Amino acid sequence: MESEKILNISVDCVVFGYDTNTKSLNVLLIKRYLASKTTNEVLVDDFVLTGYHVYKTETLDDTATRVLKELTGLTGQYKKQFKAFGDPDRLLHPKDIIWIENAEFNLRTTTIAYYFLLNTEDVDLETNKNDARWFPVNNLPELGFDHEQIILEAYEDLKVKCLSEPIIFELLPDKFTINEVQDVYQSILGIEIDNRNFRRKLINKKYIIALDEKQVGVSKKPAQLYMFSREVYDKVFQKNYLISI
Amino acid sequence: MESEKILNISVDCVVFGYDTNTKSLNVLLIKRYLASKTTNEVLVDDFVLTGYHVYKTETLDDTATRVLKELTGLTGQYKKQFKAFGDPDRLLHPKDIIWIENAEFNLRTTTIAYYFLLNTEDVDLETNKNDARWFPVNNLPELGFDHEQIILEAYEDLKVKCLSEPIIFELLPDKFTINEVQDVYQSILGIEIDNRNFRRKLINKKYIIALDEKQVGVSKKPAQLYMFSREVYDKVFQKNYLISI
DNA sequence: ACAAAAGTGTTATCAGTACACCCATGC
DNA sequence: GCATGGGTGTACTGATAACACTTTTGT
Repeated sequence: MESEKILNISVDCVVFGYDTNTKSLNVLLIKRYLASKTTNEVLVDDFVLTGYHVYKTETLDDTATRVLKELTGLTGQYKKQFKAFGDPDRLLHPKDIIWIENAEFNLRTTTIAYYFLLNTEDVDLETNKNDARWFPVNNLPELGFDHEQIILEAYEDLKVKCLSEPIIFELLPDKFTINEVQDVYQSILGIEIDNRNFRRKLINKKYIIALDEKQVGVSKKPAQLYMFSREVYDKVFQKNYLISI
Repeated sequence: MESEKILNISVDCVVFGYDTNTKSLNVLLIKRYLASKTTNEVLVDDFVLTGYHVYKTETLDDTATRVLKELTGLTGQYKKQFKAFGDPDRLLHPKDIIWIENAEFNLRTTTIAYYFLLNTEDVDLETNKNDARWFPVNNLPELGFDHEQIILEAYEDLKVKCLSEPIIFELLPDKFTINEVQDVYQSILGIEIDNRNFRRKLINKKYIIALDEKQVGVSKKPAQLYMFSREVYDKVFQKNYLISI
């Protein structure tokens, strides 16, 4: 039995997926297409974030988790509520109004935006019914509603947060190489990092654990694999109160 | 003419005020009191944050600004939307249900929480109609709804943010001494800071500008006054991409 | 003259930065 | 044997941290 929807509150999810091969930070988007039944004119043809109404009996976090699960089948991924968007005109572009005519939600809907972090390989888009596709965050297609703004603000939050919290590992497979970590930082932040300094820094962390394994199936020298230990991190981590203004 | 309210969406404001004299970070709270008309039994007697419904024609930021203005008369203070709270049971404690019976809002209301930063001297509580009072954030009274949680999460956000953004000055008068800045940091973070190191660090910042003024009316050596220049800060500031995980 | 807080310098340590070449592997 | 990316060491520089006494003012 389905709980009742709250018609003016939704959750939208910015699903960030890092592609280890192309070294690209991507966003998962859904196709939005509508043509006139009479003239065949294309009325709406763009992409949107995945989202849904909040049900009356669930928390906002529950909604986000549910939306991600329906889209990707995944649960337990890193998730962060980062901002609410509630401008009165956020859904009032002409094509959005046309689109909403066919949907049962309010023109004045406030959305609570979340972002998720995962690796693109965790998601199987073939079996996906929603026509979802990955787009590089630096090369987004035309987007509906205010979703471009939502994505950009999520990206800003991610850039800041990845400097002070160990969330970078959420974007990689469980076993990764040091250079892969460096690549993720470089992609996200758009900077170049010195490999020797980065290696030293990372390998010295107690929560970056060298495994008894190397890469397999690569046509070059196979790299050492590491894992991130959340447990050790929580134990070792201590706040520093460095004021850097 | 008043715009229509959205009955299930509100904005709640955590108004942080720093008291330079007591060196205490305070929160502005409103008395909530209700006694039974028949038995005189006290039904509700606690404090809550100030908040209000979002009007259909305003943005969430507008609502927050309006709420602060009605409470304090102030505009243009530092404001930050930091989280949405929407648990289905967030207003369902027995005393909250009693309270809501007399108000026209939904039992399933989602609130967008903001915090404001100012100096307690900016606010005149005498002329205030709401029976508002300052409470130290480390010594809060009994609170209604989920407002204790909201305050604590705002405080956490503030603690993190004051380390990397120059928002500390929002809590002080326009002209301040170096030791006052140190006191604010110590109050907020609950730490001790070495005065000599702190002075040197702050005075070396180009956007901390020494004025041709000293304190007046103090019964001790009057201290040099400084101001913070947002303009210089914006010009001088450059992102650093220091990864500190 | 006394109380109270303002203001001041030096040294040691640590972390970050810059920089170029050899090595191991798969093909 | 060669192409590819993996992996390594050192010296410099700048920021932070630890630490105690003198100065200025008002009363």
